[in-house]
Amino acid sequence: MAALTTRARRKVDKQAILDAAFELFASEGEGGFSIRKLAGILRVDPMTVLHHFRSKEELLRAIADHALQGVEVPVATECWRNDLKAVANSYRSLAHSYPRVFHLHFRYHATGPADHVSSEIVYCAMRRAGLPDSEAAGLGLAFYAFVLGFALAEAEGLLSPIGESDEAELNALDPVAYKSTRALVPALKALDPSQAFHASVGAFISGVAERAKMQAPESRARSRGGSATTT
Amino acid sequence: MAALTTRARRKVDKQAILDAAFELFASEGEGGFSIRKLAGILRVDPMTVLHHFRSKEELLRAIADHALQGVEVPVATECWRNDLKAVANSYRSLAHSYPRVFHLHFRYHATGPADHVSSEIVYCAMRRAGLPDSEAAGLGLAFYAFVLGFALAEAEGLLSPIGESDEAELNALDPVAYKSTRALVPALKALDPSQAFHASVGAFISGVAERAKMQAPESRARSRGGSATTT
DNA sequence: TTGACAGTTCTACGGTGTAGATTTAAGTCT
DNA sequence: AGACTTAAATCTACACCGTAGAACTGTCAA
Repeated sequence: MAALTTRARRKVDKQAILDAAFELFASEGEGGFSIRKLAGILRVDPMTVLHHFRSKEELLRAIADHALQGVEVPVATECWRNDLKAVANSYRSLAHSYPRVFHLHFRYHATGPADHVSSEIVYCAMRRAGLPDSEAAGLGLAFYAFVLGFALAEAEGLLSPIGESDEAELNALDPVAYKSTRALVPALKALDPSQAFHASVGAFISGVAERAKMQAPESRARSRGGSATTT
Repeated sequence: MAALTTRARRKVDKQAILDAAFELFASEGEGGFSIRKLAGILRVDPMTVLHHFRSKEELLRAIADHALQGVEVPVATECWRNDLKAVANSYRSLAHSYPRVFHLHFRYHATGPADHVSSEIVYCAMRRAGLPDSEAAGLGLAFYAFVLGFALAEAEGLLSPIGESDEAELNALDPVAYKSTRALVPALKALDPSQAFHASVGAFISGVAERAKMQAPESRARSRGGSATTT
């Protein structure tokens, strides 16, 4: 008689859960994501999910990692500038693909196999640019932070062209105190995030090159042990 | 008769709620923050909080704005490079003050009075650098995104020097495929985020200057609209 | 058949945000 | 003073959440 109350048992493997979880999270965002909802989609008891992932947090980490799988890993070329641009583009396109997932990479320090490949390219580029090791590490990470930050800002809608109401607000500002802001209103309306991205990545890169040049005016690679001449 | 069950009524004004909410959020982080907990601290019914703030989201927005109040607004000087550095430093120090609150500025597009001041400085600097208006807007926002991204990464602990276990992990990588990564392990152990920040902000700025120079090789101010000689 | 066992489900608990009705306290006006 | 108004604080209730622990079910080995 128990048969009446027991539902048909469904089997799911970890991967199927993760796939469904990722899809739900990517489409509904964090607010619309819950274990119970996910279980409902999979037609499974909520506790089944927690049998495969010890906690919700672990599941979210897996979602973040899953997104990283999708990043097309760039390959090193002979031009370190292009290598940096390639890494930058690959992370930005990741953010474009899954804008609602992207912020998880900040919360959990999402790192995966692809990440090591990318950071190797970045570090290698910094050294090829001529930076001493002591700076290559910091500037490499800063480059990362820049790219991720830009991508996140874009994903969260902070870099969209301003709309009618924003325009009105800016035009209500004091014309002399906010002279430049008001002068740029047309440019802000026509803002092209891609253009801004490429321009700023380019600026960062050329700034790195310049810094490397100043670091070692004539001899370009004398010590490589890690010792830095001028810090 | 009813007096037995009714507790002493406590009055709270909006500001007191916000202050307590901010303190709780700043110290416990988002996970440890709830309306009910906040109400418990204030010795008040949870619904009282919601009488002053229509929803939890509105309260979180207020918390984000409250943090922005604390940013010391930089003032424009005669050197646009230093102005940019000042803005960068002020946001980074904000992230340092309230690392657990900082990410809210991305989720809600936190903007306040201080924000307009800062962005005016940034936009003005970009124009003084010699960029055309069409680029000043994008690069200004990109500069913002860079600074905020770096600050967020730092606040979330992504830029801390690596520890023992990370070191072991990196040293387990293939020595030829990950040559640069492994070479930088010592530098990553001794990483100084502040130094990385200043170096990368400097790089960005000099990249912007260079870009502006290439943009207008000889004539520096021909368009009339905003007249951006050197202001 | 029996047993073991991994995977699924059930039940229950303490937590969450908040809608709606209710009570209270402080004014304000006769 | 008493009556009326009204904003603020509270009570009650609901639907949802993550998850601990016990119970169940199907599968394979002995």
